[in-house]
Amino acid sequence: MISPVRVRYAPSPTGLPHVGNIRTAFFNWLLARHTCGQFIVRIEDTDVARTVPGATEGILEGLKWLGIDWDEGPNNGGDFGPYFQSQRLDIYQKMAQQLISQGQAYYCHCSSQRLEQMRAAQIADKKPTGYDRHCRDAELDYTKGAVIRFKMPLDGSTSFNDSIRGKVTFENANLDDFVLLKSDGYPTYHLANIVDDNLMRISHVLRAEEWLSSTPKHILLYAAFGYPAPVFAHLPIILGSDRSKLSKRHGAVSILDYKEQGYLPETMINFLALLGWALDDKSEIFSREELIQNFSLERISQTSAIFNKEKLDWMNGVYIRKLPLPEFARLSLPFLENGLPSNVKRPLNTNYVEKVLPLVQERVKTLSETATAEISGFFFGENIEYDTSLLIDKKIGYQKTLDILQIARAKLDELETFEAPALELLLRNLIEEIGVKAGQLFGTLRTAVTGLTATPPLFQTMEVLGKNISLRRIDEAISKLGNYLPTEL
RNA sequence: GGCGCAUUCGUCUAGUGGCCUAGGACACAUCCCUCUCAAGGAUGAGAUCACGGGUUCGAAUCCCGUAUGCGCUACCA
Repeated sequence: MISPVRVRYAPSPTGLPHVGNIRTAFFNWLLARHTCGQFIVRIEDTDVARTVPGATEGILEGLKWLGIDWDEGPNNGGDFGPYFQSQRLDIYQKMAQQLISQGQAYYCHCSSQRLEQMRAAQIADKKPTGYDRHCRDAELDYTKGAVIRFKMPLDGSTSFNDSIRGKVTFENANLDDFVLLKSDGYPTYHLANIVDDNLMRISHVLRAEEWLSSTPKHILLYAAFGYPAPVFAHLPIILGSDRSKLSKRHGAVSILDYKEQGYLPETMINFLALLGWALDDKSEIFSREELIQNFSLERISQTSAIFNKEKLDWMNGVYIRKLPLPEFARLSLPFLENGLPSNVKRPLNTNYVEKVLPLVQERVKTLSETATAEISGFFFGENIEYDTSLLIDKKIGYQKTLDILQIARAKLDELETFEAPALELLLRNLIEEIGVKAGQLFGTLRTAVTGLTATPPLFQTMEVLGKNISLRRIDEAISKLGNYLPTEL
């Protein structure tokens, strides 16, 4: 076991809680829990224009849903909330000033038009883009609209040892004098991130691979401030099915979408953990505790992973089947309330729901599926609709189907205890008597009673439906058959 | 264009010089179970380990090159 780490999740509130982003949060959290360290959430709301209202709430909701809790933060009325960089602007401004007085940063008066022209010219000349250091040695004072830029070393190289990728080196000459403090007084990511990681004594920075290229800037900033640099680990990116970065056009991308679609949090953390991390050559299903116990930086992979929805569905099925019935019922109820057709009587009878659910539990991959017509519609709807021809077994034909349905109906009517074992005994005896195969009678009864050809086992289904509804539906089937004018007889 | 990272079945991956004629999982196929479906069980198909050179008695594993993919290249994060 390694010594306790202090890690953070630092999202910017610019949109939905993206699964890739949440995976980063989860890896940080796992490392903290594995080492008995601390996990901090810091909202990096330094881009005023891109901040979207409600985004922070969505991110926090996603974390809570997955059981990712944080260990500290400013007091927020009893509860501690995450840190917000927008509330710490004075700190960043002071630190940027410090760099200026140290001669490691400078005011830049270049207008955005000039920068655009410069960039356009560089692209036209097929030269590397980057700030041309126009203001670097001018020793300009602050004026309205100025930014503060970092004075990059002009030569030499910067290396660091990434925990996942090993030694990575960049030539300083390829790095430009990036902005530290924007003209609106807000810091850029680079400044705020380094200042806060140091102030919050972050020991390990686990972030997405897209940050790898800017890490030398951060290393140099740490050095300029005289801060010790943390350990860096750049996580592989999660891709969509076409190998591009996972985005909305690949389907659900927000962790909350998965919640709404009826995926379990246990599934999501297990699945996300396996996107870029593996314990060995056989383990697939991990509980939260097992993940905490076994997680390690060494076993994170270097290659980006494609988000495989089929495997997610399979895994969610595994977790749904593991659920104790009361728990499955509690979780399914809201999906049934929302998903069943509007003509189904509300509120649902929980007693009845608990009888239906055991029959659907091993057949669904998501909780929302429990409310679909194919899975449970016939248990809840008053009327079922189906094509009359589905009742007729091809082998025995129209007339005989009608006959056996009528015989079965009469026998079932006599049955006192309408329960699965009794139903099975009665119907199995019946097929002996009339000399048809099990599948023939049961198949016809199945469509009569459910309107479907694929359902949970017939006897249990009839027991749950009850004698009244079962017989009424068989009667309806008989009359449908009576009115049926087969095209070929 | 420049810089960086990566490259094992369709997908997620195991593999850190000999246990690899490359293992597991999802998906797929066949069979078993069986009243249908699902679940479960069994079996199978599927990867010349991106390609080309080295190093070595021996390489998926080490080195070099090429190709391809991805990322960064903003007063975004």
